[in-house]
Amino acid sequence: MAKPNTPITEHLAYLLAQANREINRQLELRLSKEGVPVEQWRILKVLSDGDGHSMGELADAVLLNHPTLTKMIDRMVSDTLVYRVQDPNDRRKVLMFISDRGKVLCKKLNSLAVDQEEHILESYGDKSTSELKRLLESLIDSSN
Amino acid sequence: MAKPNTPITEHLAYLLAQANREINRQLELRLSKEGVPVEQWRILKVLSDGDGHSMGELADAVLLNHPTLTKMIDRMVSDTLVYRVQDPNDRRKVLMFISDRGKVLCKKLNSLAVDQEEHILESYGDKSTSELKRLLESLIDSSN
DNA sequence: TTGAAAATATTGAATATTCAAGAATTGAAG
DNA sequence: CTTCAATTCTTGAATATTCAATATTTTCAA
Repeated sequence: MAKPNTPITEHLAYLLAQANREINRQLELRLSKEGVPVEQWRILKVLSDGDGHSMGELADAVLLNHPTLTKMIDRMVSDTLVYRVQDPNDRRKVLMFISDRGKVLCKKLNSLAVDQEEHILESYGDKSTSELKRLLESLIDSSN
Repeated sequence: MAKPNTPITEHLAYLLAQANREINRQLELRLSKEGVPVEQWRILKVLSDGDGHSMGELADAVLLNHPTLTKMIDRMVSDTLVYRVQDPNDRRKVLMFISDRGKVLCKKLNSLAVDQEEHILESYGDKSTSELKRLLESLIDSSN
């Protein structure tokens, strides 16, 4: 008897990796118009509520581990997109804030990202998109 | 008027990245029992049809770019999990084959991966899982 | 048939990420 | 209080990835 054994393309882990890679590639392409990597857009977006966010909080939110985030923030500080402030209530922490320049950039990036979402809506459909989002959220929930 | 502006957690690109990260982390954890990174499992799995696959073909299938794949294959050749053969029909190409040792390892890895899929089925549900897979496949299709 | 362009894989240098260790601060138990 | 463990962030070394350039082979048009 031949052994079929699930092909890799049927594994959820693989499908997620493939879809993520493709969508991310498209987004990267748009954001590259402003010369900004996807992770930096995420950082700006999280900080654009104007509140201070600690490095740990940020790392979780933008899906980077701590040392990688530290080094990326170093670059963004050099570019004056964000700045550090020591947390007065807990001096182990560093609070990150977005600068005015960061806000301006973030707006441009947002519209590039919205372009992409619209493009997806068109080719993939309104209904599929919201259903996919719902299922992804619930998968993430069930994994915690 | 306050500016709501979609939070990052509602973007499809972000949800995909988050879900992928989480599922991948879990799979990584299982496969680490055999000390093998997820990409190597994918490579072994693709090669386990016994046919020869060129580097380009492989790179596409396992979602790695060429130079990264070349270097990973170097390691796997050292570990005698796979081997290179020059393609007799097109000598620009290198055909990759899985070794007997690779096959044995691949089987162990498969069952670790199946464990994970079962775990997902339990916590996330049969129906959600297959629906999610369907939607991901169709998203990937619509992106080409 | 020849020569230029395309396809395939690898290499080396530049860059980025990760792991493990360190420094500073806080919390909390004795 | 004091001391020891836990938390938070950063650093430096080790590792991995990527970009650009190279070598080889094939394709195909002139």
